[in-house]
Amino acid sequence: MKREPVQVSGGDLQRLRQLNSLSSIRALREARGPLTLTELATQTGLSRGSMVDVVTDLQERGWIAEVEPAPGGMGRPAKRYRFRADAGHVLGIDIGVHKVLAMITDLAGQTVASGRVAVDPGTTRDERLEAVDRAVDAALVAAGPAMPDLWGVAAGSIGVVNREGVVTRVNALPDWAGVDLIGHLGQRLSCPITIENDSKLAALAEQRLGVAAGVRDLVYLHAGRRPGAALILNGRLHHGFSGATGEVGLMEITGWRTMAGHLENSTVAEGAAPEDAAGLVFGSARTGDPAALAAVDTYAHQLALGTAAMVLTLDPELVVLGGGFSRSADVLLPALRRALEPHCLRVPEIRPSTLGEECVALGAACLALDHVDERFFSPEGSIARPAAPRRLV
Amino acid sequence: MKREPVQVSGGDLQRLRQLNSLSSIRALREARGPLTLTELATQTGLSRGSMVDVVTDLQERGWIAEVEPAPGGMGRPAKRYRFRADAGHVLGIDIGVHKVLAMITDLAGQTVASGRVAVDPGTTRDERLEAVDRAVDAALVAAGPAMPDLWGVAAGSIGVVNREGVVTRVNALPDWAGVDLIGHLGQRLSCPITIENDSKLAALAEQRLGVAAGVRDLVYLHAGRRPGAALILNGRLHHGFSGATGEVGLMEITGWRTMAGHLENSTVAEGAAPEDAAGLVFGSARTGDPAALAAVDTYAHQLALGTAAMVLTLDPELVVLGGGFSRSADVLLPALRRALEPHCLRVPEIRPSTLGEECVALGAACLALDHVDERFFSPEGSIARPAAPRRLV
DNA sequence: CGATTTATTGTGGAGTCCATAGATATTCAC
DNA sequence: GTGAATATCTATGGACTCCACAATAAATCG
Repeated sequence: MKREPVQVSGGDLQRLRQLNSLSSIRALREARGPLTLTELATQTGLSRGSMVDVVTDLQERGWIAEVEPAPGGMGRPAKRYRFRADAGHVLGIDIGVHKVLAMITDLAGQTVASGRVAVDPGTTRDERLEAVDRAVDAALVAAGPAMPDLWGVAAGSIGVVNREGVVTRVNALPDWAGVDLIGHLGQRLSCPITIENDSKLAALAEQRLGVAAGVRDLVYLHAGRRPGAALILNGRLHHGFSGATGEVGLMEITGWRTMAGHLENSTVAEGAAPEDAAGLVFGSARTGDPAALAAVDTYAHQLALGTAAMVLTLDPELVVLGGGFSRSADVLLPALRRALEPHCLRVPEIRPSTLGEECVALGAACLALDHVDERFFSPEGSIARPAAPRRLV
Repeated sequence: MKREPVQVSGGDLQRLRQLNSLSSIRALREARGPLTLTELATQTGLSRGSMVDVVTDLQERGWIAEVEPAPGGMGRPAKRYRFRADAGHVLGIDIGVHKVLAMITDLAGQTVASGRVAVDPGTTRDERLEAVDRAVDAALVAAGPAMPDLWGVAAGSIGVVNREGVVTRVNALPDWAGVDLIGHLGQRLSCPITIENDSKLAALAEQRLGVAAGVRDLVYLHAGRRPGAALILNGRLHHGFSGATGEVGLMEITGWRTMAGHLENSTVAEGAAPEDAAGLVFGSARTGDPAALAAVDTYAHQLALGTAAMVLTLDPELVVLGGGFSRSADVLLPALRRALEPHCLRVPEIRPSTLGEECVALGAACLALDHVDERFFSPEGSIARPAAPRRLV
């Protein structure tokens, strides 16, 4: 009988020490503030004495730092330690249609530097790749020469991205399919590189840093001119067999491929450029304009069709409303909820996304951090800090 | 930043020994045949010397047994050890509309005894619960008094089952909703009890013992008069927030609630009882009857609508065609594949289920085994065999 | 029968953790 | 101020587990 591998590490005495060190790192990283030795000992289950060994070792290795003791309280004041989020950094890149955004974050996901280059739908593949390079260089320059090496890189691209990091299908950019992003980034960055679809990364960012923090099962709706979706299942990004998840909009009956027309063809938006139409309609709907409200309602009903299919399939705890139209969540979200009700057994909670236009880059950083974690906490992982130099050519 | 907990165990020296013992148990359990000490040592990464300690300990505790050395080969023949699948047993129960089946399996998922009681849709709730008791008793009697205690129990029921094991929604049996199966079984069985939806358990059985062995992402289609679906995602049964996953058939546009009519109203099945109609139609379709083929095609097209929604959402590696109609997979499966093609980016492989009518009970046993595993391999788990006596009242 | 091959058994050493006891630093009460 | 109370820090010995290496044992091959 095949079974799911329940991870069992085991090993050497040194491996045991390593596991205990990792538990301590984890405890300090997850904690709100600094922890004392006694607190650490109770959390990890180790004895105080062993905790001293572990902590001094971690301090020497640069993983944790001592903080001045807490004032007040009885007895001898205890030394306190904190996780050094600045022990390492990762790079998250959003390669979008209109911009390339490179963000360097520390191990806690805090942004320390970023670089940004504007592009547009007409930018060719090579120009776009060059824009990526410029954005990355700008972020590295902004971070300054004092920053330690990068431990990981992840980039988000539109289109379907397979497990090898190749963009296999893309509509919005004609010459983007088949681009070898790992190869391109690998020429300049000598650390592990991951590529993922941009909506998936936005979903991840919301689950880690945003409105869905800690939710284990959620559907991320990218509400925009071309709606899309991404899934977090059992707390993990669901990549799918070939990377093409959340593509329920490809079914004709959902109408997702053409539904933006309901907004753009509304009388409210007459004469406006297609990219401005939606904003106008949402704005008019906000003031109560009947035609605009009707257009929003039609859009919401269409959006609800595909959403209901996913909700009924997955029974998620939460739906996150993201994408460009989530700026108008005050209008769109109630309409979507009403439209979902007749289809669903239980309409899940719906929350508008909060991270704004940096969400894809942030999600990329989160993914890179996940991979750093996996490397560290895997049975083969070492507690030595990786030497993965960034290479500025 | 919230993160997914990467399991880190750590702990004591005895915990280290326990981890190494568990790795050894795992290695022996997963292996095809018995293993020698040297083989075990290389697989677990331990030294030979330590392996001797671990193995003698496990032998004393009854987890593993020595096998006669392999004949032939150079040098001194090595002792060989095997996992004792009979060290413990679990009970899986299928509480169906037409039958109750209780199966006792060993730790490898091999059936050692079973009991079966026929019921029908008209059976009342209390009668059905009594039938469950009789089936369980029969299985325990069949297993004989020599069998060690049960380590876990799982039962499959139709309807939506929430995390507390309560059936919250059910159509086929009018008085079944709200039944407290854990409470009922707990009166007679003093070991951990889990309740789950029957289709989900069938999916699990196929992924562990059947046609989907080892596949990590799959959609299980229950093709019958009332189609349903269950999901295995990332190697684990996807329960959902309220247990209502795979319910895409509730959307009217899929037509899943009424589609059996295409078969039952076919001229081929004129005059037959509704429960026999499908068999007749599939039989005629097999011989090439045009009316029957048309009816099957219509059914397949409807089935494909909901299936495509799930496939596009999840991008699974595999679709398993189960349920009563999977007996006619030779006719239905090609029709389903053809019907899926226009909807999907990539039509996943489709395989007919192989486990037959025992699949739900087997899946229940698999789920019980999973929970046994979780208990053993969790940081708090002990390598001592659990004393969870069955109580025959 | 001896050489070769492979497995088993035994010993010493190193690393890690725990329990315990005594030293230390701070607050609180008088 | 001084001493009691409280909590932490430091140090030591003992127990457990693993590893490396050497000596012994049991089979096959020529």
